Amino acid sequence: MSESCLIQKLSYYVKLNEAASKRMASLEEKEETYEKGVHVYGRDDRSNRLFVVKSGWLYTYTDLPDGRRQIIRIHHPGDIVGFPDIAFHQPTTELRTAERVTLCPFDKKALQVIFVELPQITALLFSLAVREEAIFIDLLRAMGRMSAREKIGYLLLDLWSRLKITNSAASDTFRLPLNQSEIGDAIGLTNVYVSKTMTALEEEGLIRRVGTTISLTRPDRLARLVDFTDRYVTMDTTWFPMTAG
Amino acid sequence: MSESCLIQKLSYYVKLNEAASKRMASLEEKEETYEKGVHVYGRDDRSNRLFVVKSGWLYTYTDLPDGRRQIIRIHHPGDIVGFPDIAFHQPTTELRTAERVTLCPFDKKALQVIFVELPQITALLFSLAVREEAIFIDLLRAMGRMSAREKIGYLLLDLWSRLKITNSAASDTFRLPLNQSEIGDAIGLTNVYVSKTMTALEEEGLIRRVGTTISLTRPDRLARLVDFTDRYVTMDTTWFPMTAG
DNA sequence: CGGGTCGTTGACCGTGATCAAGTAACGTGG
DNA sequence: CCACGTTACTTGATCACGGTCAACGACCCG
Repeated sequence: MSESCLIQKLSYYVKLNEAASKRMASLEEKEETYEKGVHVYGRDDRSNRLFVVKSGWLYTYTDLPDGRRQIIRIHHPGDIVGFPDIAFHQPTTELRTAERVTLCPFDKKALQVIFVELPQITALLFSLAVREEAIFIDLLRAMGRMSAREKIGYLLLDLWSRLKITNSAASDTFRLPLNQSEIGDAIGLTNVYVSKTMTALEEEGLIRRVGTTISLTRPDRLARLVDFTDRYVTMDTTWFPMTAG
Repeated sequence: MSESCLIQKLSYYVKLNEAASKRMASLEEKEETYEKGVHVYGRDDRSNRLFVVKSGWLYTYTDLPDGRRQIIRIHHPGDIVGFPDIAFHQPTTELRTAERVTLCPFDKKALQVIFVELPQITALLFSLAVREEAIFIDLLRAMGRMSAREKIGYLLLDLWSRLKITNSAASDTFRLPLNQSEIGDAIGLTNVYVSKTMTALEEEGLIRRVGTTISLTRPDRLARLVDFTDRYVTMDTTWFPMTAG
C-alpha cells in the first residue's frame, strides 16, 4: 500500500514513530482527481478542508468585481493547500487546477486531533504555515517594488527553488504548465507584457524556452538581480518538542 | 498587578482557566520600551522572539539592495509580531517603530510549552497566524491589481477596521502616525503620488484630514470601491479543542 | 478544413515615477 | 525673540514603464 501523502510530506522534516504515523493516516480521506482548468473549491463552499497535493499544479486566486484577477499562490506536489482559510468559516480564495491533479483532502477538524495528541506534528504544521507567510512577504516585496523584468525573474526563481526540493535532480530546466495570462496574474502584469519581458529575458541570455519548459541559464545572475532568498531549503526545527514515545 | 499582554489578547477569543493563565504568564518576559523611529530587530539578529504590542505603532519592512523599501505590515497594540520568522533561524524582515512603543517579548521556545500543554491556545495561535496569511492575500490583491486610488483606500480601510476592534468606540476618525513616504512604502507608491492621491480623495469627499488624524467620511463607498472584506471581526473558533479542565 | 487557444508584435496611451522648487511647521540655539 | 535647519507635504513639468487594443501566426484538435 502506498504511503499517505501527508505522512510522506511531513517525514521529510521530522521522524514519525509508528503510532503517530497510524494516527495521521487515519485522518486522511480518499484521494480525488481533477481535470485541467477546473474549479476545486472557492468562496461559496462551506466545506473547509485542507489538501495535500499528490500530483499536478494548481493555484489559488481571487477576482476583483470588474474581472481583474490576482493569482495568489501556485501549488505543487507535496504542498499543503488551504491554511489561510482555516481561521474563517469559508474559504477566502478560489482554487483551480492548472493541469490534471490528484489531491488528498483532510478535514480541518483533523487538526484538533493533532493539536491534542501530537505536539511535534503541531510544531511542524505551524512552521509550514508561517513559512508560507514569509514567502508571501517576499512576493509582496516583488509586487510592490520591482520592475516587470525583476518580477518575472523572481517568479521563475521561486518556482525553480521549490521544484528543486522534490525533483532533487539539480536541473536548471523545468516544466511550466502556466500560460502567460496566468503568469501575469501571478505577479501583477498583463499577458502582453509578460510576453515582451520574457522575450527580452531570453535575448539577454538569462532564460531559455522550449515549448512549455523553461531553463534558467544563469540562475546566479537572476538571483542577484532580484535579491533572491531561498525559503525552501532550510527550516528551523530545533525548537520543536520531542516526540512522545 | 496589570494583566499580561498576551493573556489579554488571547482571552478576547477564548476563555482561559486559571491554570492556563498562570502558565502563559510565566512565559512572558519583562516589557520593553522603544522611542520613535528606532530599529527593534532585523535580519542580523539571532534572538528570534515574538512580541505582543502593548502600545504604539510599529512596522516590519524589507529593503532591496538599491534602497527601494517595502513595508510589509503595520502593527498595532494587541498584535503579535514575528510569526513569519519562527520557521527560520533568523528574522526575515526588519522591525521599526513608527512612534514610541512598548512591547512584551517572549521567546519562540515558549511555543513549545504551549504546544505540549495547552492545545486550545495552540489552536488559537495557529488561527491568528493563518489569519495573517489571509490578510497578506488581500494585500497582495491590492498591490497586484489595484490603482493608486484603490490602494490607498484599501490601506485606510484595513487600518480602520483593525483599530475598530480595540477602540470599540465606532468612530470614523483615527490617528495615522505614518508619513506619506511610509504610506507609499506600504502599498507600492511614491510619497509624491501618495500626496496627490490623498488630496484627490479628499476633494472627492471620501476622506478628511486634520493634522495627523484621518476620517473616513464614506466608509461604505470606500469599501465598495476596493471590494473590502473585514478579516478582523470574525474568526472561526468552533473547531478548537475544548479546554482541559 | 474550421475553430480555439496561445504567443508575438506594433502603435498608441495613461498612470504613476522622477525631478525640482516652494511652503509650512517645528525644534534648537544664539 | 529671531535665525536657522530639518522634516513633511504640496504642486508642477516631464518622462517612461507597462497597459490597451488590434492584427497575425503557430499549433492543436475535431
